[in-house]
Amino acid sequence: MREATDLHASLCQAIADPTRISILYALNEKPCRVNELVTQLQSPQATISRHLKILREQAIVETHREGSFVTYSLGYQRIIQALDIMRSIKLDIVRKEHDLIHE
Amino acid sequence: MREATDLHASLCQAIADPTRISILYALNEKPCRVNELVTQLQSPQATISRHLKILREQAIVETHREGSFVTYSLGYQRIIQALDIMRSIKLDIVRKEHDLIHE
DNA sequence: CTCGTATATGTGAATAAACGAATATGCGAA
DNA sequence: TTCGCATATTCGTTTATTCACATATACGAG
Repeated sequence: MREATDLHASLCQAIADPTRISILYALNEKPCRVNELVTQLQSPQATISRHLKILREQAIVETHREGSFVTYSLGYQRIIQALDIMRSIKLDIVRKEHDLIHE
Repeated sequence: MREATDLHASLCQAIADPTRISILYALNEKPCRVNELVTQLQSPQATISRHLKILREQAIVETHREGSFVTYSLGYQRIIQALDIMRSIKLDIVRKEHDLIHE
């Protein structure tokens, strides 16, 4: 099952970046144009576009063109569930470390 | 929230590798010694140890020493839930691509 | 202590990811 | 067509990641 696991990992890899995580959470609030993401995340437009491309290639996000605007939206809402689980785990870990230090 | 997102991403990064995904699923079946993982995943011992170190640093796995043996186990079972969600998403994506080609 | 097994790590090479800056494309308006 | 805005891509560089190989450490047996 090496092959399936590689595919699995490629999806995980695609969400393993702080900018892309922020994009996904923003899109979870509502579909956004590239511009909105740029101002919301305060990153250069080229950076946002590059990260969007990676998400597009993994088919995690969908695009919809209207004139010169491109609106991005989540292709699979449950990617947010996965991210939320990870975030809660990380929170537990950080809390545990904190408790150990202040015990 | 840049900082929190970075932590979030570091956890995602830790599971974004095929070998580490295989290790996590193996540990989900039962706690394993390094040796068992080596034979089960058919990777060099140094490789396995390296990946275990990454998982350890992120506190995703726990270790228990008995003599010269070290048994690894999952620190947070719900990491598997997150992985399962991603796997199901990837499956959907692959199926959709397949359907498009053979339509 | 010495030996053998189990596990961990250092090092260097190969590969991949990320970024900034510049440039290119796509599209509507005039 | 030309201009200007929205978005995408290329290039060169820097930084991370991964691996194989060798070596190091930790521990129990004897």
